[in-house]
Amino acid sequence: MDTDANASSQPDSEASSELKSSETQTSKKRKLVEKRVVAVRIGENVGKVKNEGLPSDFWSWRKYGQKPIKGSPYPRGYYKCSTSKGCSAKKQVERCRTDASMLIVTYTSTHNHPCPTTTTATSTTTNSPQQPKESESETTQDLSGISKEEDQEHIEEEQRDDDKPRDEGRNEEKFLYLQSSQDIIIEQEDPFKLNTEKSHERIDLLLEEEEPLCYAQVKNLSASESEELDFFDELEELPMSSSFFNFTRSIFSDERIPVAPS
DNA sequence: CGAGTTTGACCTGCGC
DNA sequence: GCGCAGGTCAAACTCG
Repeated sequence: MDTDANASSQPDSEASSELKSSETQTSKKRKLVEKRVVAVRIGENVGKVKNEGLPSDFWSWRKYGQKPIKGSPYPRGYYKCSTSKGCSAKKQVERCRTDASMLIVTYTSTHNHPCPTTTTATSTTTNSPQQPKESESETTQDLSGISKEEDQEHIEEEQRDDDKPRDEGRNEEKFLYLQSSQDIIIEQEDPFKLNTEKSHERIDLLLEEEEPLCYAQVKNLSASESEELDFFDELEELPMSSSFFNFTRSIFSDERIPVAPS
């Protein structure tokens, strides 16, 4: 419709209200947008239980676009927070080009409203009523109810367990969290790397490569084609785990995204 | 009927 | 200045 009015003025009208202070100075929205990159390892189960995996989060995300990304076989999905009208929180979800089992989620802006189910989420982190079942029960218990530090420990466990054949373990999502600014710089206050040198090293790799390498890739490239395809198919559905959202919730609720340095 | 997803088009930023 | 790629919008469509 208002082709002349849409993209030119709309896109950042909301976000700019948040970032106006910094954006006003340069108007280079693309570069100044504060971002947090999160690499999420999704278990194959997640792909199958996409319906269970996604939704039950603290925020409602509405997909508003999808674009194929140059150099990546996987498209990138664009999501806005639909929990609140004026919420400018956005995220971009794409598959790791080198490992289909990894999701690269980039968060931009912050939620300008309290978590819709904060009380529920907080009090039911180990027993989320919205979390339907099965794999959730495990992931939720493992990750939702624990702190980020514990998440990190969890990651380590995953890595150690990697040596072992693990059937049930595959139900669990694996995470690599990256906090970054527009230049994708890990903040030193990043709690994860405090406890996890392994993750830290990998994160460093991610940053150095600029392309989020995958955890699995680092240790062993072993994603099967069929699996990738399957995941890719599911990607459209955005397989998000409750635990993952728990993580994001903690970020946005507790740490919130700092304003981009001018 | 409402909320969410899909998809094509448009706009902006950035590199050459 | 031009072209490319990324990011966003909005209408149409689908599903619950």
